Amino acid sequence: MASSSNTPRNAAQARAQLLEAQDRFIASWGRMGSVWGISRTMAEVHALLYITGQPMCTDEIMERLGVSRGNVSMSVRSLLEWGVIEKVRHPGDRKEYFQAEQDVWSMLRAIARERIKREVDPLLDALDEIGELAPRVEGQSQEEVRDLHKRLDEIRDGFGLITTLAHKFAGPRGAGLQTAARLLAKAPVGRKKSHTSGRTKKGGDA
Amino acid sequence: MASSSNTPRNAAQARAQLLEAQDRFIASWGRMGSVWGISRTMAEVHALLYITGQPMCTDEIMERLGVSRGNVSMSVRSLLEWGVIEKVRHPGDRKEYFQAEQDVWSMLRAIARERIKREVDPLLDALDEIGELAPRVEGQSQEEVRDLHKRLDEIRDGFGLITTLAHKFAGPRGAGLQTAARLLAKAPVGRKKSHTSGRTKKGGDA
DNA sequence: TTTGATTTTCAGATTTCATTGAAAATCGCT
DNA sequence: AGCGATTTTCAATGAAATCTGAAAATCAAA
Repeated sequence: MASSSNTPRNAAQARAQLLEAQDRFIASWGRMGSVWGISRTMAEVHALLYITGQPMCTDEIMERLGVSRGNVSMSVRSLLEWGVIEKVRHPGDRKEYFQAEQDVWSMLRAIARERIKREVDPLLDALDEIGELAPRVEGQSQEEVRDLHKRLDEIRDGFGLITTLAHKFAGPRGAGLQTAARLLAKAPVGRKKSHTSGRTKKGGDA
Repeated sequence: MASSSNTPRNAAQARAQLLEAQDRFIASWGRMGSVWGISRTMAEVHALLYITGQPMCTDEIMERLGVSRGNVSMSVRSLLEWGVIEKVRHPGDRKEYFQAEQDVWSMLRAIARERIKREVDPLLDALDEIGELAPRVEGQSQEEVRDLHKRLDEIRDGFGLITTLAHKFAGPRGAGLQTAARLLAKAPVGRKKSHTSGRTKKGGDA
């Protein structure tokens, strides 16, 4: 598909390639967003701010992404609540500018944190309530009720463990996914399969 | 909210409570499903089969959940692909029955596996493509291009690490989330915060 | 305080995704 | 092989989420 020249002849071409690459990233991140139950625009705004690294105002975002003012306003608010972007002000300029958190791990942590809050915590609460609904009976051959509780408990334990870990490592003050990942990466396990398709340099220094 | 009698007087009441509790579980799991980008019905079918533990045929599922035949058919197929339910046949009965995987960890592993396949892998592929789009230039003050690559690499490394771990621990032949969880639970980290709302027993024996 | 630029809100339009239901295909039993 | 029960498919429908745009609210500067 990408047939034409890949090496820029001049500054203008290089710039066009840069924008094109940014747009592709924005689109991918946006697609991810929808899979995650995050609105596409919200993910795109985040992608734009992250990949450019520059503070941008509402109008710039609107123009670059081609979305409405209201949409940008709501997306930006959510991102602020998630703690993955922040407001910056320019002296002598009324506009608000927004800039993305630049540390990837901190960003990933914020994402994980939000998802757990929205997905897992409510389930655990519901499981607790449900358990109280059908009291464990004493005598009787109520095998079914026993099974129900066994299964509820197992799920609760499973998700409970995951949640505890998540709070520990992905919480706002947690040790960081990075730490967790390092710990696990060293753990002795049978198989091992690299995913990179070859070209990946050497990682960062973060 | 749950004001009325909580201790069943007779078998019929006990049964009603059981069904009610099951329905609540099904509803919760279904809600989780939609947050995850899984169709509500698919999650509900799974919940029903898991919580009852019994093999059920299409008509029973339709009736219990109040959904169409086509919907059940499609949901069941996806669940089979995910590997979280299986077909069982009764001798002398043409119908197909379905039964849920009963091990929670194996179930959670399957879920994690599917999500990574659908969410993370495509992103990594896209990142690779995008990187090739804007070639790193040598001379020039192309700071922006350098930044772009730095950010792309960081994201790729982050998700790459997560993916590697996931394959290692959540893959079909992986060591299991359980193992990962145990490893992490022991890891020394500052804070610690219990999530359970009190009544949780002592964990299982799994 | 006034002013005009900037942001927020939200009812309605739009888009996206899940579900239905009936026709077509499949499949096990005799 | 033939038959009826069972499952699968998919166009049409319905429901839900998302987005727009303009009016209302906010806010910094003069």
